[in-house]
Amino acid sequence: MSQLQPIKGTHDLMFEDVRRHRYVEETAFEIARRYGYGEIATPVFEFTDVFKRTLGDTSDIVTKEMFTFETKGGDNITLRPEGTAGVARAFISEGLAQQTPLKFFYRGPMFRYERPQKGRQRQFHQFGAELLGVASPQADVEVIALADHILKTLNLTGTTTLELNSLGDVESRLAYRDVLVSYLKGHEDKLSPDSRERLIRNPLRILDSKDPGDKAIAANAPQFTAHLNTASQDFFKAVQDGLSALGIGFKVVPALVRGLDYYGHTAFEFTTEALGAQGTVLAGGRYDGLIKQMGGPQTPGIGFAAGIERLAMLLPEIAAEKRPIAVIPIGDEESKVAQEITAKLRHEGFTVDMGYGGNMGKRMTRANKIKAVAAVILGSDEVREGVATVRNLDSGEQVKVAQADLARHLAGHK
RNA sequence: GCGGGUGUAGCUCAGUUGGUUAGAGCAUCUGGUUGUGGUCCAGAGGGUCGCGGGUUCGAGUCCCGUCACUCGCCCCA
Repeated sequence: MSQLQPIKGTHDLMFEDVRRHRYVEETAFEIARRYGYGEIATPVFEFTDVFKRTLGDTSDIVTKEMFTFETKGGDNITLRPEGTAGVARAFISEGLAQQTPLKFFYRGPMFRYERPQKGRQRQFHQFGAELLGVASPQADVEVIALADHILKTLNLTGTTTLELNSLGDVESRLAYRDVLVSYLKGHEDKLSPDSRERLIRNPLRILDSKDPGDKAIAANAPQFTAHLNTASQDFFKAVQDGLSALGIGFKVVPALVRGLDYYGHTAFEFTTEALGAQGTVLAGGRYDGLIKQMGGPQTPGIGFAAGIERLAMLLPEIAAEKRPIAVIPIGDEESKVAQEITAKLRHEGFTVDMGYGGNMGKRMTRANKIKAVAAVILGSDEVREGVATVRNLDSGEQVKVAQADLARHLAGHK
């Protein structure tokens, strides 16, 4: 076992892992484009303040999970723990308020200083979408439809469930919070220590506690949906009706809440049973207060983020990589011809690998290892005659083909 | 930050109640003569048993510590 190890919670991705990773990203981006989303790539680090202001001083992410450090110039910066804050900051920095509605798609690494476990790394990857400047519930429906569409395309709708809830507008949320806290205070002695702490910092979180005792108390708690004001109720209903009209199935889960402070109204999550404790695969919601809270003009927004590693783990199977053609020269003089032929075939669109040395047996072994469909063999005889021996590596059949006809002959393997 | 599990060859693992030179499969390399792989056969290389200490005549095996990985709690995607 080597002494050199990657930093805790980080991984070297290669071969199949990277392919699955990319497949998730590309698929998501491809669908997002159809919905009119354009990619935005914000920096992986920001001033620490950007996250503190958006995520709230009391959230766990800010209080204990950020990679924060000081630069040589004395700036306090943080590796982004999530993507929305950066997009919101860019929206303000670039003065984009005049151009709404705006649809952004992003992808890339995120960093959280947590204890790693299944489906949870310190450097992980997300893709996400943000729709800025639309207050109507139509936006919520479209964003959820996009998420659903992506998961459908990834063939994951069978393994995931859409959970939906409304956190209401600010008025409803504050009112409900009071009702909930006074109910929970009545049971404070029976709450878990964690939840007693949450009672002060984030009482809504107690609703989705995993502690059995908490669950029993939460089950009888006053329901959020019953405390929404009329406007919030109408909004929630419009979202539900819109989803139903599109044939998107969902489950209303009153206990579904958010850890981040800027969410209101619609909250949604696609969850799975297949990943152990880290069941959330894609989550999002509406954040109408965020831009203003950061110092920009009042701008409604809604978006989601998805964990690429988690999705990649769920992925059933992806199409095999394209099989290359192996060009195998025998001898120095032949190598020159082989190099030309290789270059030509590549420019014609073929995937071609040429051995780097060794005798013919070695090169054949390599051709086999890289799963080549065919070997193009160039010995002295072939070069003299201006032909190549093409061996089908599955059947073992060999034919001589004029070098000028190679592209046509191999066309099926493009 | 808290709890459980696991660390033996490049990979996946075996290693009996502590007992000589620590094993297997896969992978790698060589050979089975010339310009033919994948199959088959023969052989080879590769391990300070995570690290440090302790118990013992003797430790991969028992004890303590430490580090790493892993699963769960917390939190989240």
